[in-house]
Amino acid sequence: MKRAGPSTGGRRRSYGTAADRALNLWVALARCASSVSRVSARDIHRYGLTQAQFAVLEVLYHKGPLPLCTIGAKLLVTSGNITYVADQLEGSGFLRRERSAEDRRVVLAKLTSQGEALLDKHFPSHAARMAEAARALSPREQEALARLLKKWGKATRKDQ
Amino acid sequence: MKRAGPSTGGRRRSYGTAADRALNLWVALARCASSVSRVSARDIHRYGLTQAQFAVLEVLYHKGPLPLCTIGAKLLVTSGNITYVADQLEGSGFLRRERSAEDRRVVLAKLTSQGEALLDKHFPSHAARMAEAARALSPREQEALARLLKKWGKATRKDQ
DNA sequence: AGCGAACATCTTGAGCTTGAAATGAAACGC
DNA sequence: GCGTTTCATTTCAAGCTCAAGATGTTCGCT
Repeated sequence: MKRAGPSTGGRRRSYGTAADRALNLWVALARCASSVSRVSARDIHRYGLTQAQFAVLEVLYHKGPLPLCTIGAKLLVTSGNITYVADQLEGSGFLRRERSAEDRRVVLAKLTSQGEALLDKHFPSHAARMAEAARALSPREQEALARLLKKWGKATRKDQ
Repeated sequence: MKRAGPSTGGRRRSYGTAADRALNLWVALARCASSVSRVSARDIHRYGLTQAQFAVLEVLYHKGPLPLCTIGAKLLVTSGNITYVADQLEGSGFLRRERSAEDRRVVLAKLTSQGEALLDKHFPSHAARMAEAARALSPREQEALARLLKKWGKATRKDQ
């Protein structure tokens, strides 16, 4: 780490101000997301879960039973991935599948009492950990940041 | 998709305003990063590269030859991953390794002329694609967003 | 009713990323 | 000088994610 010589000649290329601004923004987004993700993941690993597993449990904890495809849409992951994670969580006894009566294509995921207990126990401390990580920004800054992220994210999903 | 019943009873739990704000922010960050990453990845795949490969080439393209560990630090990925990606790029002839004379632990990665040509050809259009994706935000908003992301990212990396 | 399009889930195979341990090299302290 | 610590890279195994295709279900149209 920290081996970039001072005069190692980074050719500064420019692609127009709009492109340079966008590239700078994208790098900032990717690096920030990676860093915060690491904080989150480290915390979650202490509960014996992966980030993906925790994310699925968390959605069910706060929204109630949901079809697998809805979970996938919320988490922006593929159907195959949700199947994989749901298998794990079902195997661990935190979740159970239930085929929907109205639409038999659909499988609903429900937290078991064990899954609910797990989140009762660990979610508050996880929330506290994330709040601590966010303290680097003022409440005002956090709100501004969240607003811009949502705006960009939504637009990006819309036009493909 | 879009199967959440209207009264499926999402229990609204609160963990204090600071925690709720932080969780909301973290969800927005993760979703936005995922969406933008998808746009970037789709574009890069058309050049026959993965995002990780493109990221390594891009760093070398703009900064000149660098030790593998420096690349890893910039991209926030592990050393093993950089070795893996460098192997691929070396196999494809876009990059070559060169052991440093001053510090023989270090391996410098350099773009080959073929690698340089690849980026000469494709980087500008990739930059344009990312600029287009960023157009959902005004230049002022993009700058504000980048500033906040950098501030949060840096702080998050600092205190672990 | 019947057919084709769209959908939800699952399966499979391939690729990406990580963490931990191994190797070789430099730096530090005494 | 010599041993300890730190560092850069590599290797390896395990796990995560995706894309593409298969299966079973529903919807829309005629």
